[in-house]
Amino acid sequence: MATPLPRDPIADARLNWERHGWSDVAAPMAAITAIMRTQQLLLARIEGVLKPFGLTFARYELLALLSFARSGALPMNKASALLQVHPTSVTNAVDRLQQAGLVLRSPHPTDGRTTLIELTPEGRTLAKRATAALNTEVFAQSGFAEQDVDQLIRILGTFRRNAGDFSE
Amino acid sequence: MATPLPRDPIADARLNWERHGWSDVAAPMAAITAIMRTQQLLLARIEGVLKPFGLTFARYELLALLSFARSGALPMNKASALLQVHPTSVTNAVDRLQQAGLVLRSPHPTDGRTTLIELTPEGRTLAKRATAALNTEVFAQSGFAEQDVDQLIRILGTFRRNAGDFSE
DNA sequence: TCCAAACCCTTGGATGTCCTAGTATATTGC
DNA sequence: GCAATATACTAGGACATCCAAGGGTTTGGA
Repeated sequence: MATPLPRDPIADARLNWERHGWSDVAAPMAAITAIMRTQQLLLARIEGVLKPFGLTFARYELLALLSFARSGALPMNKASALLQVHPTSVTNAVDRLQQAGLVLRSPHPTDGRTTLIELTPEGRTLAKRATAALNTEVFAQSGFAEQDVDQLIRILGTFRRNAGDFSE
Repeated sequence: MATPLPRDPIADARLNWERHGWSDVAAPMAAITAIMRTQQLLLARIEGVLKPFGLTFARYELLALLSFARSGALPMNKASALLQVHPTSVTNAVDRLQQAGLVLRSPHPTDGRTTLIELTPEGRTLAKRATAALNTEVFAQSGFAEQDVDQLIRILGTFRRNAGDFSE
């Protein structure tokens, strides 16, 4: 990790916004910028934990999703929708996971267009171990106070619903 | 934008965590996953606004940073530190901005190792216009309630300080 | 029935991020 | 003063994400 800056660059950006007469949007700008930066920090932390398992976050997410599916298999388009990433990103992740022997592709029994992604025993085992590592090394030490976690879930949940992620 | 899912996939993930006996970390997991997804949504929105200007978010951030520097010039390492990205990312952004005639490289007057990035008049104009667009089309309609914006700034600010982003 | 439209996945290309090295310039220490 | 160490930038490679386009499969309306 680099040396901490003497001042918070996002707070400085907010001051710059206010100095330029954009006070009305300075706070949302700061909040959004903070989300971008926090995501970057969290992703780095997560990838650091996953690296020893030979996984990236994108691949882990797919593995974890499959491990929660009853049959251990999902159509690619379903995975794309649930992970909320572009179909090509799933193709990419499956390619690499398949090379590593963690998943395999199988044809859909009734729809010739669809490909099922299936967890191999190795994939299932690795998913378990990686999840345990993330739980103890990241989620259990998230750096957020308990009430703040609830606030985040509420605030971001509302945002995501309004953005069209889900209807419920 | 894709069709909304019938259910919140992050809430489902949280339920899965609880079902597997990881209730103690289910909430932080959900909060962190929500941050990742929110970042993705915000980035897409921002890039959509910047596209007509021929800018990406990474390039815009650099342009904006320079526009706030008194002289309109900064050493690359300074920009890297303030934007909190890897030096090679700055090199990449400067390459493209320079090709577009928005910035130029100039040697540091006293330190031969250092390269200064300087805003061209075109760059300064474009930064202004892009900022105006982001202000009205993204920040002014962030989708966050006013109190929630304050909460986010507080919660994420604490997190970033603890993560070593800044000391102050 | 049959062809157009919709859907599913993959390929190829553009971007951005990071890491590891390599080159050049400064600074430090003996 | 000179060698060793530190700092600044860039080149090349690995990954991930998106978009656009192409080929195969299904569905639905004329």
